[in-house]
Amino acid sequence: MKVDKLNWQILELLQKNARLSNAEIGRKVGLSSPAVAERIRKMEDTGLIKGYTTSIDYSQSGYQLFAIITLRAFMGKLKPFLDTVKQFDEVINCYRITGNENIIMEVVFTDHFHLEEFIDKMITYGETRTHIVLSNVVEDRPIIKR
Amino acid sequence: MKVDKLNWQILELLQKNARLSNAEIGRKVGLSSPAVAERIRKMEDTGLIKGYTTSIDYSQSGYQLFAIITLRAFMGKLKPFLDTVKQFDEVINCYRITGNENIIMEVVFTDHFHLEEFIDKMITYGETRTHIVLSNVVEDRPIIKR
DNA sequence: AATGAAATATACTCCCT
DNA sequence: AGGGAGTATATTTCATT
Repeated sequence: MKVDKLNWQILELLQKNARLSNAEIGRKVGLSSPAVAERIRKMEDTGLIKGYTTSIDYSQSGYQLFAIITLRAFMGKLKPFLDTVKQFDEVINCYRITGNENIIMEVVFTDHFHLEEFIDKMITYGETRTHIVLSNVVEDRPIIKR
Repeated sequence: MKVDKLNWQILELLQKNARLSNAEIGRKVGLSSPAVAERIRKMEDTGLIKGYTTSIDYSQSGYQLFAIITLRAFMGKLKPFLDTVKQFDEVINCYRITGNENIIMEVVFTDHFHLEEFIDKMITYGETRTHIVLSNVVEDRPIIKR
């Protein structure tokens, strides 16, 4: 599956603003809107485009704390963790990783009581390390052609 | 700035699919499309909605490696790093964090040569730790009301 | 794989409540 | 803050190249 130049242009525009109309995209890349629609549909079908999301300001939505939490699972506890992590609403992203820790998560909290509560829940699964996010230096940078 | 129930419904829909039309959102939450448009406009204006992005399958777009890299900056090297990190196309997200490390980054690479090249560039700024992402257990979970 | 045209659907603006 | 009407624009489908 290779991505041609036009699709890269479309992807770049969509990454910067997913709510652009097909017609507007077409104007910028030099295609008619049905052509844009067709190309986007195909990229959705192959899974190259996974979805369209909206980024929300955590603090304005009542989540004052944003943290990166690593987990080093206890013997036999990784599987149970993986099976239940989807149920924790606070976890925005969760990756399995190589290295000393097995898991890294991006998690939102209303306050430090909420954070404490979450860490307590993690104790059954393994050893955690919590990093409070102070600021977002680079945020959702669009992927470009390489 | 408080978010009422209708706006939470709209936000939830938009987080799941940013390309939903206002009319479609209106049907689901019981509002007319101008009312939806107006509410969305206000949430954009206050910054609660930060933007609309498209998630792309990294491997299909030619980036076979996805890594989480932490940086523990050398004395006096954090500032120079923060000033230049925006120029590295590979860095999708970069956070300043508390703890032993100062920085945590999500980075995409075409292959392990590309990764090596990046780590070499980081050496001037500090000590890095690289975690290859094996899988994405939870991905871009929508924020919900708490 | 893209265009142009026709039909349908949506968005936008304005006024009214 | 939301509804409704009218206009402009967008999307979708299809025939054509």
